[in-house]
Amino acid sequence: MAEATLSIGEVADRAGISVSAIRFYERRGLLPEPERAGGQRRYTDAAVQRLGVIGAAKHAGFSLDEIGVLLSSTDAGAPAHEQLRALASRKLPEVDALIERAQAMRNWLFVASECGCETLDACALLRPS
Amino acid sequence: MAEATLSIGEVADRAGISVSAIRFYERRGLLPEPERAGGQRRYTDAAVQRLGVIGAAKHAGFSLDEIGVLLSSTDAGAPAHEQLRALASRKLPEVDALIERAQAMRNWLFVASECGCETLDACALLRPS
DNA sequence: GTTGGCCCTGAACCCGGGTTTAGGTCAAGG
DNA sequence: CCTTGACCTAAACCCGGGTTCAGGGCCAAC
Repeated sequence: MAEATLSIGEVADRAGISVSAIRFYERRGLLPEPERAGGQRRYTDAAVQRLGVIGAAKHAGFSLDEIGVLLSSTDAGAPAHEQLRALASRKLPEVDALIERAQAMRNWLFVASECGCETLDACALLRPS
Repeated sequence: MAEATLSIGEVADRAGISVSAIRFYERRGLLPEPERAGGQRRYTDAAVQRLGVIGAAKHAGFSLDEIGVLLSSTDAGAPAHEQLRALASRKLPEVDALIERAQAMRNWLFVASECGCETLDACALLRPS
């Protein structure tokens, strides 16, 4: 892989993220401290790559702390899938609950549009189920 | 309806919410200011009722501000369903997107448990899609 | 008559996930 | 030479949704 040395701004552009977020992730330990040239951070493509991984994991609903755990085990050379499986089994019920609630809400929004109730307090739809 | 006058603590217990949250909702305008007896808030069952409504709406994914809009239109005697429909059509796409991402994540979590990859960075599952 | 329990207030604090700001360094270009 | 733009740092700030704290009141029971 090319040793392309990118500035933080270039990395930000490629990863579609803000410069401040990159520095923030670095402080959080999600991103290894890069080399510096004259005080300025110099990245390789691996950093862009990892930002993609972080983005995907975030998108998948992991918190930054959880992502940190995963990545640090990766960095330590530990097999990722062990951590991943542990995290997955912890997260699955949460996600299921989230989906259930979201779908309930979706239904509710549909029905609600049809509900001719005059006041919310009187609306049967909002009765605490 | 019974004029049961409840203390804030009793309301909190019945609504399954904390006392501080009730005062917080009141400051936010979600809960009308109740009468007072010797400086202390006195509620009727309607307050418990409304806290249930708020809880349901929160549960359904509305922010406190959105709930405030709905309730204030209710309080103003305006028909609730107009506001509701407007809010619903604004929220529906959001909810759909949420569900879609959540389901993607759910799949991902399943597959991830099976993925034998050694490092996260190398895990094909985490390639930014 | 003081102890205990619940209530009151405003203000400060917490978390997550960043962004913004103030003040400083450096290289390139007109 | 001096301005412009990208970078650096630490620290402050933002939002949402509350919780906690400090300091005080009021009433009933012992």
